[in-house]
Amino acid sequence: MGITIRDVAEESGVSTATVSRALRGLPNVDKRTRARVQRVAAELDYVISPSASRLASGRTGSIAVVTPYIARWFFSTVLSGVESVLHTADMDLLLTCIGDHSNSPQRSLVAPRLRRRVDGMLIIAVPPADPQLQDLIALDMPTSMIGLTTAGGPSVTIDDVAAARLATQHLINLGHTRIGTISGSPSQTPFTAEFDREAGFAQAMSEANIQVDPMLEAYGHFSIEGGEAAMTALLTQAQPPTAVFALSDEMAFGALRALRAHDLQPGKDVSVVGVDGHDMAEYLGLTTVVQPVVELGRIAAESLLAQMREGAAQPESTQVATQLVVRGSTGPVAGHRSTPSKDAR
Amino acid sequence: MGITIRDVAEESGVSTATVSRALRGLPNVDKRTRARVQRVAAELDYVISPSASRLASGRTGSIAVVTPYIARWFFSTVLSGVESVLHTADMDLLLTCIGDHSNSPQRSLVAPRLRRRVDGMLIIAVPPADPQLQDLIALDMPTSMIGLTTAGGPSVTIDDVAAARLATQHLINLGHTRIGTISGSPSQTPFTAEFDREAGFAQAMSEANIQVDPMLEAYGHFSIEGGEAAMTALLTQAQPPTAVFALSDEMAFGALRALRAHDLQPGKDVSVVGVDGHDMAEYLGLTTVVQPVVELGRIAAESLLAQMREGAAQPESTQVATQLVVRGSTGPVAGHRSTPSKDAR
DNA sequence: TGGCACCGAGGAATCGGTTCACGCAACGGC
DNA sequence: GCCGTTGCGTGAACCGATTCCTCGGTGCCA
Repeated sequence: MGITIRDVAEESGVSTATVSRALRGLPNVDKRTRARVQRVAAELDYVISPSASRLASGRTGSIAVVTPYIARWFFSTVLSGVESVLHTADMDLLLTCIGDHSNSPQRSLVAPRLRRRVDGMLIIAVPPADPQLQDLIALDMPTSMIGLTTAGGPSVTIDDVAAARLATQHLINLGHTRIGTISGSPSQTPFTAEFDREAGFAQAMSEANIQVDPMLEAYGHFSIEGGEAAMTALLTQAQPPTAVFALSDEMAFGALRALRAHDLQPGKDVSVVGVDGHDMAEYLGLTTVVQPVVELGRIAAESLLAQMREGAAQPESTQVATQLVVRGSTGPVAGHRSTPSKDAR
Repeated sequence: MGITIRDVAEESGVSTATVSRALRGLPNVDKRTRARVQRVAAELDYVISPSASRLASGRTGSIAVVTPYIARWFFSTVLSGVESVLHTADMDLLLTCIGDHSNSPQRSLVAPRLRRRVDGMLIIAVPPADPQLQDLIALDMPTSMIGLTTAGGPSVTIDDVAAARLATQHLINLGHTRIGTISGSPSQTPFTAEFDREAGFAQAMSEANIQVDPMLEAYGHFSIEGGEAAMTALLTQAQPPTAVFALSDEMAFGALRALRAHDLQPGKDVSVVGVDGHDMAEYLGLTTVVQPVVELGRIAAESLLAQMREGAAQPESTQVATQLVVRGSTGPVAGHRSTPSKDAR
């Protein structure tokens, strides 16, 4: 049924070795021979058998993308960047969701599934404490991580500390001093970003000599509903904050809704700033620190490919610049005259 | 370096043929032999070589998912449903974005890339007019489509006609008669859903003996911005509509923003209903016809697997039920007393 | 007791490329 | 005119499973 390399070889009067080289652009093939082989291959509508090629060469030509979520904004957006690079590089992209292995134990572990199956891995923001992460790293293959810093591979991230400082300083510049935070969760396995964003907030506050009030710390579990609940909790304090730094845009969305529910106006009564650059942030008028998410995926994919090409080239981690985008959700504290923004990269 | 089936065979004192059968659960292996082989394989940390297995068996154990977008809500949500099924079925999921082949011509066409590489295809809502779609179907392999009906394969969709009727009837039940629409685009390659939703709207209107006013038809290109522009256009009419049916939630979001910009209250001054059940619809209080998107992906994947198993089993198309979820964005027309909803499936 | 079906198992061909080692010719330099 | 390169190309040995065919042994039935 299928046309094989032998058919092409016969038809063009050369050996299969030559066909192989000719079709893959390897040297030691005469120009005319190559052209002839290519023509014959096209005529015969020949398509190489990946399985055979992989078996013989030992390379699979595919990359696994491992991610804890597929449908969430950050992850699917990274994925689209990754796909565009791998597609043009003619690499197969194997998508694997690491899922919540606790609530469906029959779901096979990902690490064994990947062995001998891919040439490299792209890992998207798996919590560093996830036990499966260690298994993946133990696979010891070219790897590049996105939004996750850990030993065991280079990573592409934003400078989360800087991003959080940027957001916090923006609030401080607007005159706010009672600044609340909505972070993930005190107990659950945190993302790397969570640590760093908290640290960045603390830094900015301490640089401005503002005492952090532990009462103004709430937890939103990185979801909209969580953010809403957290903001509600903050608003019912004896002395509510005049501004809130949400560690993610989604939690900030929830915060905005809580404000609306309390008949408070974002940017006027209470300021809210997020981090992420979520698609809907513009729509909702949320001030946020935008990270170039598609770019993150692109860069990580490129870096992985480079790593695989050059082999020994020691993988380097990259940090990508972020940008504060000011919208309506933040404004000067009551009775404050806004100073020219000193927000810097 | 790699442990092969031969090592396992030797170590357990049987032939490779038996190892192969034992490990794959095929019959004609003694219980004790099987157990021994399994133990040895585990001890040796043996992992089968997919390339070799594929070459020998002719099966690839992988499924391609072809989609025009990755990061958009509908597509990534379907994808997550697909992944969960394929993962548990131990199938590799090859993700391919069909992209906009017009603006990056060096991006290779997808159909040739898929030949001999996968056992089946899942196609997500590619516009039926896309030239690449024909090439894919011509591959003539087990296929299942989502949100797209066309000759060449079974599909899993919602009943878009019914969904649109549901939405429209809801508005009619609330007493609206000047009902506008925001649809995709008059010229661009439309999704199947677009046709059907327009048809459903027309049906519901004609059943209620309401004349459709062509002036109340606007185009939102299935984006938020487009929806906003479309609603703005509708509002500046001499006789603006009292209610609007947006063919997608994202366009409805835009419509809501346009209302806010005109100081009109959704559900009071103008009602807006969408179709999709987008994640953010609840957050924004949008009345919409919810389709079970994850389920769509799940069902299509299951159906594809069944199709591949049973071989000759003629593939059947499936339609999944939708549900009207009423929220704040719709309300009775001024001076109307709402009748008990007759909204049915 | 002979014949037959069936079970467990092995030998070996096969899948379709890749690549190593080597052959042959032409060519340039001394 | 000889030798070392360099460029093209071939033959054949892999890569690591799967699977068809074969075969001995056992249990069952006539």
